[in-house]
Amino acid sequence: MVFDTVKIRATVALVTDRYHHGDLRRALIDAAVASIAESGPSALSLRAVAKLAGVSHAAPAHHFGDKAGLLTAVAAEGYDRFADALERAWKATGDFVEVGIAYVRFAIDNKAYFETMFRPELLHEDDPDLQRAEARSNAALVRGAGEQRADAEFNPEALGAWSLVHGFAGLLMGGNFPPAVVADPEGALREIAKRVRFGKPE
Amino acid sequence: MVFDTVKIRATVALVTDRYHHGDLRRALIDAAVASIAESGPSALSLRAVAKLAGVSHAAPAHHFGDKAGLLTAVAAEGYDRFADALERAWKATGDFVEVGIAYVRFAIDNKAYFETMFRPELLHEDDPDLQRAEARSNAALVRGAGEQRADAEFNPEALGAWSLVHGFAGLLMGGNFPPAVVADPEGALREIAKRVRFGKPE
DNA sequence: CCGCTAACTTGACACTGTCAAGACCGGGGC
DNA sequence: GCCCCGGTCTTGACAGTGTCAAGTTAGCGG
Repeated sequence: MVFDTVKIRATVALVTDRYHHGDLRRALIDAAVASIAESGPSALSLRAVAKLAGVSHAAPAHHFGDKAGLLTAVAAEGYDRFADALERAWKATGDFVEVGIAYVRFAIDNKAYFETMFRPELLHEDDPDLQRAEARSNAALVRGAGEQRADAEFNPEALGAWSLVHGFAGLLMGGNFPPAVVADPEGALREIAKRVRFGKPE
Repeated sequence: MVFDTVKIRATVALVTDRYHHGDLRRALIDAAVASIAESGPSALSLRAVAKLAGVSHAAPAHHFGDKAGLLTAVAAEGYDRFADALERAWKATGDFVEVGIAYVRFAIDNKAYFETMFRPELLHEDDPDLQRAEARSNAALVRGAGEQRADAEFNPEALGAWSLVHGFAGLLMGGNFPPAVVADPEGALREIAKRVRFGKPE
């Protein structure tokens, strides 16, 4: 265990008098994220998470119902942070490429969240919190991608840009790219952006 | 269990006199693929695979060493079939877009293989068979993507095209696309391809 | 026909998620 | 100020998992 158990338990201690054991929900999510960062979402163990947070082995299941429930909570929080990051990039620069950069930057900096978000078979996809957060990040994405009306059923340019950026992030994190790209992903993506043009067929 | 147990056991029966129980390795991989197609690679159970193939619970581990070993065998076979599909598309049409279409078509038609291939945390990445098959599919990909020299360390156009097509496949299978795209993914991708141009910055 | 070496089985172990039942404790009504 | 109620968490149990060591079986070369 390389986790910072002390730190995670500290977040509990901070609010320890709110009820029985403080904001356990928060502590469990933090522990889960730490664990996912180490060995991926599919290897997550509820009992390990419980030990990390210093509670009994069944506490996580009680709070989230399920292992999938805990992962769903992580994913929902991930989508929220993701939406924040995209909106921030769009507001700061107004540049569509910068939103793409923010996309892969988020994937790199928040590996645990990102890996959990795009693994539907591990989640409760019907969870309202998850759906709300997902919708928020989708909205932020199309706003940044197209500045066209967001209600477009099928916008090829936006879908293409989204695919490109999402695929880039996925391949990068999967270790499928050459070392030069891994060393400076942001630079590589800018290079690609310079070489790609979207628009009506000639 | 919705699997076609009879059929899978039949593949065993076909070669049943080769040694103890026929080509068990083959039967186990088939069973694994069937199981993965149902519930994803992370939910794979060695014992379920064994039951499907009609052997004892420890037989899979004996053949593949590990759960990761079995998944690695599946991934390696997947990469080989993938390389075949890409090469076939390239030879048949010589069209770079058609290779992209073949890419996502493979993802759709061979969901189980595709999902396993791009989950490094579940595999033995140092396996020589896996690496060979992976290299083969990479070669097929750059040959189709750029027709430039394949030794290029970092080819922005090819990387961009790869990212786009890979991201499209991933988002499609993750259920992140609108219904119109899900209904006709091939058409959607062609639409995108018409709107995207790669080349030197103007 | 005999033994040797592989392929496979058996049995055990520690670990997992999930569930029912109980223990604990803080806050609201008397 | 006391008590009881309800939610928070724990305890104990269960079936299922991957993995390993030891045993059994069967085919092949002598």
